[in-house]
Amino acid sequence: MNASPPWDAYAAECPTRMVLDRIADKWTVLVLGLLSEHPWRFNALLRTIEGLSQKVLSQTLKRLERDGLVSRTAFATVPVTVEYAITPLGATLASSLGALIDWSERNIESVQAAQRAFDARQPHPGRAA
Amino acid sequence: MNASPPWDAYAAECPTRMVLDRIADKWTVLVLGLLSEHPWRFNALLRTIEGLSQKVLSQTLKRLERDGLVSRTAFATVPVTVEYAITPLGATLASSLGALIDWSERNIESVQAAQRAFDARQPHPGRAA
DNA sequence: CAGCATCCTTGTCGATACTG
DNA sequence: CAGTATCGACAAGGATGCTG
Repeated sequence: MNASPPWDAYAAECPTRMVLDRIADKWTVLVLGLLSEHPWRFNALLRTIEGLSQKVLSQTLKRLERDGLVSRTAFATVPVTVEYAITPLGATLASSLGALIDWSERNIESVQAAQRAFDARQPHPGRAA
Repeated sequence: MNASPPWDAYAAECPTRMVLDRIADKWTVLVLGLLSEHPWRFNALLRTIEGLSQKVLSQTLKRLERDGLVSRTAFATVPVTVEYAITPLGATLASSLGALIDWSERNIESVQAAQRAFDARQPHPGRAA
């Protein structure tokens, strides 16, 4: 409807901040990265995203569902089966988040090299005598 | 050098995680969003990114500098002038991060609508009697 | 101007145990 | 299987005061 929305992520009170805070999150990026491929079950996500605790996955999924980025479908099997899938809205974000994963994997070595160079220049106190 | 690197952000011990954790950060996104336009001074960043404290800005910039995404240049004026600029490496990331800001500003209304719908379905205890 | 050092509050997260 | 509830450890973050 409007070409340039009144929203400004640099304004403190802007609700955009809340959204940015949620999507610019490590776990969100990884979860949506998987869900953009196909629907996943809760425990499958938990096993695939190493280091992610079940509590945090639960919170993350609930927030993503509330924000309309992910849908949750429960099947009345025994035991119950729950499937998480990305929504159309979430799909519009997935490629941008996927770019972050790609960038990390492709540039990790450059970053590590920069860190070594920086640490060599700036030996911080507490390390080495 | 290698088309498909061995790095996997879904592995717990992968250093990619560290990088992802840093770039998937609200403040990093906002800071790099500004620096991608032109170099900025410390206090200018502080004033422009509302709600960002000086301590956190300082930490964020230092990490970005260490990771090779941002350069810091001090001019021996009185008082001292410091300029932060994006590096070539950082520039390769800036567009992806900028996409997150754009997405937030363009889809905030959809997200808010989803939240209202969700909250109407799932009235959580503690609110309303 | 461009920070650093400190205190202290708050939220986040992992571990554990239990439920439908 | 798919979670919820609770506890405790920890770290991020705000506020304040000081320095080159």
